[in-house]
Amino acid sequence: MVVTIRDVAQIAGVSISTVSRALASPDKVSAVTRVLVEDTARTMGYRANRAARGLVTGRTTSIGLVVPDLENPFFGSICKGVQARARSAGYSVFIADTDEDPSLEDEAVRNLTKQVDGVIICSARSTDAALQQAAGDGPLVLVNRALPGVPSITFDNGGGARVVMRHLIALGHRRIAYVAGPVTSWSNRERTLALQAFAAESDHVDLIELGNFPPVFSGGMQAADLAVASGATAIVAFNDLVAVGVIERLRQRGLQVPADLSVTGFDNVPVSTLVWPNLTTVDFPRIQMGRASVDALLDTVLHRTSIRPAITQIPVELVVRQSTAPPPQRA
Amino acid sequence: MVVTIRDVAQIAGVSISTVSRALASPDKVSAVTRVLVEDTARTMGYRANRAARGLVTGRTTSIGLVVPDLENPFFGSICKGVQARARSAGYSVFIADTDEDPSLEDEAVRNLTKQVDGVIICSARSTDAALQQAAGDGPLVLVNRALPGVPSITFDNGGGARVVMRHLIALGHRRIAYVAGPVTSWSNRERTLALQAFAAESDHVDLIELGNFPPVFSGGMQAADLAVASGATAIVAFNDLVAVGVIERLRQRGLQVPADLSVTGFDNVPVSTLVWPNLTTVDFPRIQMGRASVDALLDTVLHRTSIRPAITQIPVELVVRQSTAPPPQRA
DNA sequence: CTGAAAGCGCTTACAG
DNA sequence: CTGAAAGCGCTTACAG
Repeated sequence: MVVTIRDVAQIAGVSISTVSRALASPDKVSAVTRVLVEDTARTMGYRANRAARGLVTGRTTSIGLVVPDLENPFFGSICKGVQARARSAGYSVFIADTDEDPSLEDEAVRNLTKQVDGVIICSARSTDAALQQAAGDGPLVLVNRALPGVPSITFDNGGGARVVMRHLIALGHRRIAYVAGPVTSWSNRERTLALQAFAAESDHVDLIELGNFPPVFSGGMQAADLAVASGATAIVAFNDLVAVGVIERLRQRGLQVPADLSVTGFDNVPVSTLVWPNLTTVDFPRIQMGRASVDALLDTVLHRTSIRPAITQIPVELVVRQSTAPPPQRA
Repeated sequence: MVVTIRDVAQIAGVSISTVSRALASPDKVSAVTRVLVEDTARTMGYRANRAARGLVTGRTTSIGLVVPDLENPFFGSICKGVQARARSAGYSVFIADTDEDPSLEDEAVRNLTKQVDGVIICSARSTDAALQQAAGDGPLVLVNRALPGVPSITFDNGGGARVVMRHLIALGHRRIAYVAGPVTSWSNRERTLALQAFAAESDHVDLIELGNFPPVFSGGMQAADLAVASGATAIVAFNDLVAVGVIERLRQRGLQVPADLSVTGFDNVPVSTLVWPNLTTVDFPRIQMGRASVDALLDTVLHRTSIRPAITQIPVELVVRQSTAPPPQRA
C-alpha cells in the first residue's frame, strides 16, 4: 500500500541506489535519470521514510520543543515562530507541554533527546543542574532563560525594566510599586534587579517591592490592594495578565486608571489592547525569539560556524498606551 | 557516545534479542534475565531508538497535529489536550501551524502522513476533497469540522446557538443581530443555520444577519456600527474576540453594554473574563476536545473496537456573565 | 527461555 | 554515471 524506494526503482528500471541519489543528491546522477526518477516518484506518490533515512544518516531532521503551557499566549507565539522557522529549514517539530512541572520537563527532554536532532526548552522551570546535564546529552537551546555554558536566547529584561522606570519617572511618579512574579522565574529576577538598580541611581525615587504573586489575572487582583496601601502612584506589574488583574481590582474599588494610578505590564500579549484602558507595556517579540532559537539550534546541529554569541539577547521596546499618565496633583 | 541495544547486550552478557524482549515484552523472558537487563539498561542510560523500532514494527508511536494558528488561544487549548492525552498513551506529537493557509495545510498533512501513525486536523481550512483524499492515505481525525465518512469531533454548535437565542429572548430581546464569522468556517455555517431555525420557530423574533467578518477584534469593531444601525438590541458575535471588538466600538460611541445593548460571544476563551463587562458566552471545552480527538485517532490506529460513533459531538453550555441584560425600555 | 538470522527502508562508500 | 553490498538500531518469527 505504501510506496517505497524499491517500488520506484522497479518501475523506473534503475537500482534503488540510483533512486536515492536522484532524489537526495540530484547532481550525482545524469540529467536523464534524474528526470525519469523524479517523474516516476511523483506519479507514484513516493515520499521517503524519514525514520529509515535518519537511521543511516544519524539525523532525524526534527527538533523538540518544550514549553510550560501551550494555553498561554506567550508560549503560543514562541511555538509559532519555532514551527515556522523549522519548516522553512526542512525540520519537523515535536512538542511537549510540561504543565509548569519541572519533573515533567526533565522527562520530556529525556524522551525527546533520542528522537530529535536537538531540543529547545522554553522558559525552563527545571534546575540549573538538570539543564546542564541535558545540555551534555545533545544539542540544546534555552529560550527565555540564561545558563552559563548553554546557548540561550533571552529578552533584554533589564532594558525593558529600565525603560519602564524612565517613562514613569518622566511622567512625575516617585513612588513606584513592583508586583513581582514567581520566585522561580528567571525573568522576574532579571527585572527586579534592573528596577532596583534604576531606582537606586535615581534621585527621590522609591521602589516598593510587592509579592511574589502568581503571574496571572488573580495575582494582579491580590496585588492591587497592597499597592494602593503602599501609597504608590504607579504600579509596574510582572506581566500583562497581572496588570489586567490590577486594573480590574482598582476599578472595583472605584479607582481610575490612569487618572488615580498608572499601571504597566510586560510582554505585549494581545489582551493588552483588548482591555480598557489599553495597557502601556513592554513589547517582547516572541515570534522572532522562536525563530532565533531554531537558528541557534541548527547552528549547533549542523556545525555551522556561528557569528552568533552563545547567549543572544533580543532587544525590547516600550509601547505607551492609555494606562499611564502623570500622577494626580496633591490636594 | 550513544548507547545501543548491542552495548547493553554485551555488558549484560546476553543476545540483543534477549535485551529487546526483556525491555519490550518482559513476560517472554525469565525473571532473572529481565532484572539483569533492566538494571544494565538503566545504569547505561539506554533508551531505545524509536525510529529503528518504528521501521520494523511499522508503528512510530507518534501522531501529527495540524492547527491554523498556534497563537490563537482557542487552538492552544486544543493542543494542550491533545499533547496531554498523547503523552499518557505513550505517543509523541508533531505539530504543524498552517497560518490559516489551506495549501500549507494540505502540505503539512502530506508531510506528516509518512512519519506518524495518524493525523489530527484542527479546524481544517482545506476543501472537502483534499480532506477526503488525506483520510484515504492514513488514519485521520477531524476536529471542529464534520465530513461524511471521516471520523470527527465537533462541538454542538447548533445547541450553543439555540441556548444563546433562548437566553436573549427570555431577557426580552426581539431584534437580534448575528455578526457572522468567515464564510469558509464550518462552525459559522452551523451556528448560522441554528440561529435561523430558532428565530423562525419563535414568535416576533427578527434575526439580522451581518457579515461575514474576520473572526477577530477588528471584525467586531467593524460590525458594531452595522449592528447599531440595524436597530438590534442584542448582538450575537461569532466568537469572544469579535464580541470584545463590538463592545469596544460601542464604548467609543458612548453606548453601554449591557444597559443599551446586550452582547454575547462563543468559545469562552480567557479574555472573556478579562474585559469589562465580562462576556456572556458559550463554553467550548477545548482541552476535552483535544483529548477526545486522540482517543478517536488511537481507536483507528490500534484497531480498537470503538463504542464511539464516527462523529462525536461535544455538548456545550451557556455561561451568563455581565454583558447581557433586558433591552432598554422604549421611550 | 534464549540466540542467530532476516529484514524494516533507506544511504553511502566501493567497484566498475 | 550506476549497481551490489553493507549497515543504521531495532523486532520477531524460527530453531533449539
